[in-house]
Amino acid sequence: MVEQSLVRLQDVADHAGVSLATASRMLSDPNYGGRAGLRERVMASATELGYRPNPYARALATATSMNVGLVIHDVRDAYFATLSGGVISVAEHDDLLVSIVCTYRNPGRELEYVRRLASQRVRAIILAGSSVRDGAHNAAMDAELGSYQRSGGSVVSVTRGRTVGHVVDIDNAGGMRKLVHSMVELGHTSFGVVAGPQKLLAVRDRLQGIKQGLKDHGMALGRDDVVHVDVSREGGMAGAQSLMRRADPPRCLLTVADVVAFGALSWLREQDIAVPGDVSVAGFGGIPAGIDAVPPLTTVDLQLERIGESAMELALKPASPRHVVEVEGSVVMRGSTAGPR
Amino acid sequence: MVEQSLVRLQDVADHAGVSLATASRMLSDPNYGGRAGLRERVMASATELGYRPNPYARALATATSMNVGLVIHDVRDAYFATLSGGVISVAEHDDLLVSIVCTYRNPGRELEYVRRLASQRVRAIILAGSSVRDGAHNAAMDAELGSYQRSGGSVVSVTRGRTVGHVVDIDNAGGMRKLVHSMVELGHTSFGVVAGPQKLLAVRDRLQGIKQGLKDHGMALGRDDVVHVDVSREGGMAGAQSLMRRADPPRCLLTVADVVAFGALSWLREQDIAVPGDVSVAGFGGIPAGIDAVPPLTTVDLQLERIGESAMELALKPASPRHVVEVEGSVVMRGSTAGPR
DNA sequence: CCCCTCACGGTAAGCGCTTTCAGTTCGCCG
DNA sequence: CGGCGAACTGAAAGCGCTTACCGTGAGGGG
Repeated sequence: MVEQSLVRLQDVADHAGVSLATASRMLSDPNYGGRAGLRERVMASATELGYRPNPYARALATATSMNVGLVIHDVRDAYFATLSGGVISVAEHDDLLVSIVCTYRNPGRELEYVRRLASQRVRAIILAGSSVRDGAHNAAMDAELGSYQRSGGSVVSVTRGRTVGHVVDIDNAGGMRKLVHSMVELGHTSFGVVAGPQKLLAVRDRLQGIKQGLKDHGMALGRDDVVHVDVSREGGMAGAQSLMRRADPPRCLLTVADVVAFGALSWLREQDIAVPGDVSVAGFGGIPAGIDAVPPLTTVDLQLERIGESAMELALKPASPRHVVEVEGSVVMRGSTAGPR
Repeated sequence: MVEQSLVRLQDVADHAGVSLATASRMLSDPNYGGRAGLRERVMASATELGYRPNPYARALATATSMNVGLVIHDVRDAYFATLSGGVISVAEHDDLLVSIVCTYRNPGRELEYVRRLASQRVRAIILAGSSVRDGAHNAAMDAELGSYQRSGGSVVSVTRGRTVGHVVDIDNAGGMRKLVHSMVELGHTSFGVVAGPQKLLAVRDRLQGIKQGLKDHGMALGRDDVVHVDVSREGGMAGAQSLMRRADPPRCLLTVADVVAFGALSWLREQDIAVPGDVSVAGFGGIPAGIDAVPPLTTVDLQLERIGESAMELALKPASPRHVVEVEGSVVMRGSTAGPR
């Protein structure tokens, strides 16, 4: 990028007849006094010349930037898009720019991106993708985040189990547990679970919540009642198929994410299996599109956008003390679930 | 951000026993020769010390940054999320970071953001939200973009009518025209159009395409056959309602965007109006979720992700000559449309 | 065998801004 | 009316990196 004769602060200073130092102070320190009218004069010059401070020079001089990095699995996924919306909306309020990177659930890539964002000296890094159960990877990640934080960066994770930075802790287990209670209340006794990759912590927690919920009612999942698929529409289709093709298919399908539920609904529709007539289906997350599914999707609403906002708010706080924001999901009963029979 | 004793290039140079300049060259200019083994030694030192170049210093020195700005209406909207996915995927390939800002269709905000991105000295600005028909605003925007480009920035607009920068020109009119042809082929003769804000150029073009398509078959839209609503689910509901509540409701509803079609479908479902039995509904854009609608949404597929990729690719090209990538939509017939009766 | 050429590597000058430090200028008290 | 501070302003030193611009040593041609 050929930086072509842009107005520099020096030009403003010259134009206003003050020194570079004074111009700088007038422009960026509102508490600075200054001779009567001087501030106005400098401001006027700046406006007249169309001065725009060079953020890189400023970042270099102050060792502070106005960028924050947001690491998600995939923008195209409504779950993350919605969350990102929240992050962006509070960031913009503070004139911060949000750089989004997508890992597509590849831990190596995630680490690589955190490194890159750290080298970029962004002011904060928000990890919104759930972490994985991989000791080595987590250790590396924590080390990276730790050194980033020590160098002044702010870290926020929307996942539990991180040893560094603030945390937005989604009660995945609790949400699922409540959902199961609701399903049991409807009269369900046979469940099938379309879960995601076992390595994902969030998946594990949600699964755990389901088990706990069932246990609360003296029930339990059989060995074949859980299938692990990709967290995607395709995964949902495959999962539904494998569960429903059994000799004794479940009457209630619990999925680990709304998008997976969409896939399940799609497959069921294809097969002319009635929802919720033949089988109930529930999702998790509460993406806006759930209401448009047919039938509308019962889910655990996490208030994704609010989560994004919280994360960004935490990112603005000093690293110490560490904050943990607990987020509970609330069961939203819609048309995709009903009592069996 | 307290920049705390991070390793600087100078440290690497010292450690490797070379000068700052040499270290810099070895690290960032692969074509530079260098005594045998010297490069390796510098690299090794860098690795050992955990050196990370400071991007702000680099940006300051080279007047180039590794950030690009993406201006969209709303990340939460699948249309833009999908497009963003494309932009991000090619950007990452070049180690570029994408900062996303949302205008929520507010032109003033759009201008404000472009200004901000320009001041941030991002390497490129991609305007993905359609532009508006507002002379003053467009003049201001073009001026801003022009000066940004003159100062070395790259500009790409995913909309026609911009006088500066590269363009990804979506053939909105043509796409709609083809869609109308398909509908006519199905036997439709009475249409209702749920359009967006008249000020949006894309809306206008799509509307134009509809008119042209009808004209091709000797038909035309009546005064009341078009309603203008927000480009949103709610807008779609309101639009469908106002069109279908007429004495002689249309048998085919054309909407200006998929999300609007979703709203329409939702309202129709609520009213127990059968789709496509009583009325056909079509969208525009081709967001992935269309396939999950019930019935699946007939639409004009724009290949949103590909558009994002193209935009980012153009952003990498020199400003001159100006490139224009033409994008045609293709009609995808799905369950939401059928012949009348 | 010497000089010229050239590839290397070092020195130093910025990139545009912030901020310390020191020099001024007033205002005000004694 | 002189002197002491407070309040400003300006000069200058970086922030970390790139990149002319040179001096230097080695290699090759005359």
